[in-house]
Order: sequence, then structure tokens, then C-alpha cells
Amino acid sequence: MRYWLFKSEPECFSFQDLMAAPKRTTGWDGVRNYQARNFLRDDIKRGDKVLFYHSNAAPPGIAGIAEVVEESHPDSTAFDSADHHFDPKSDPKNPTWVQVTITGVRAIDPPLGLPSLRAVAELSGMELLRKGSRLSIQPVTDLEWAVIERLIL
DNA sequence: GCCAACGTTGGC
DNA sequence: GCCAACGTTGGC
Repeated sequence: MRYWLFKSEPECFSFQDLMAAPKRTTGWDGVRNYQARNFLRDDIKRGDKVLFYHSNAAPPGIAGIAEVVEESHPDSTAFDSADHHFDPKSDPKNPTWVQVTITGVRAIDPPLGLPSLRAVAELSGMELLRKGSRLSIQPVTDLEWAVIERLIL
């Protein structure tokens, strides 16, 4: 079992939206970055745990814990010309973009804010905290996860 | 709203 | 293959 961090702008889709969704579940679609896609396609497995991060929020931070319930499958929004994430270059017979399905486990309220994360020496290597980091799907190490679990007790 | 950092595109 | 221009991300 591995750990991950997924970013979402709460204005677009918040952790609370996930908890309010049918079966507390959503397809993590709309990812249009190859590095993030490769994690979704190749590495993220059923049962993996996810930190749900709110970007472009005040303050930005980790707002909940989720879990992967379905592994990689085609991202249908890429085939829908009316969808904001439509990609005419993605062939339905050989999809470029994939999604996984996650379910909400529990909220972190108030969220664990960026300043709190930056204050912890053991987290200084986190991809999230790297200057200029934009990757929307990130691996989280066992140690980082353990430290964060301790912070939200 | 600002702007630095980043990924993608396309001309050459 | 190079790289400038562009659009996007995301903290502040």
C-alpha cells in the first residue's frame, strides 16, 4: 500500500464535496499532466491512501483523507467535446488520459495548513513544499504520512 | 491582482 | 533538437 497527495481547488471540488457525493466517491478525472497521469495509470492501487489537498485556498492545506477504491480506467471527460477537459487528441480506442476512483474517509477540520507543514523539519523534503511544485498527483513517503498522521491526531 | 515557476507548443 | 512564446498553476 502506498500513499499519495491529490490537489484540488476547493472552489472547483472540495473535500466536503467529496463527502457529500454519492457513496462519498468520485472519479479523479481531468488530470492533464503526463507525470501525474503516469502515477494514476501505473502506480496507484486500490487501497492506497490519499491526502486531499486544497490549493488556491486560504490557507492552502490538507483538508481530508481519502482512499483509492478503483484503479486506473479511461477518463471519459477527454472524449466529451462539451467538457472543459476535452482532449480531441485522445483516442477512445487508446485513451491518453485515465482516472482512478476515490472515496472520502475523514475530514481534517480545520485543514492542516501549508505554514504548519513547512514548520515540520521531517517534511522538508515533501514534493508539495518544493518551490514551484505544481504536480497535482504526488507520492508521499511512509515517513511523511506517519508525521502527518501525528499532526492531525 | 501579481508574478515566479512550470509544462506545452510550434517554428526553425 | 533547440528554444522562445504562451497558457497555467498556485502562493501570497
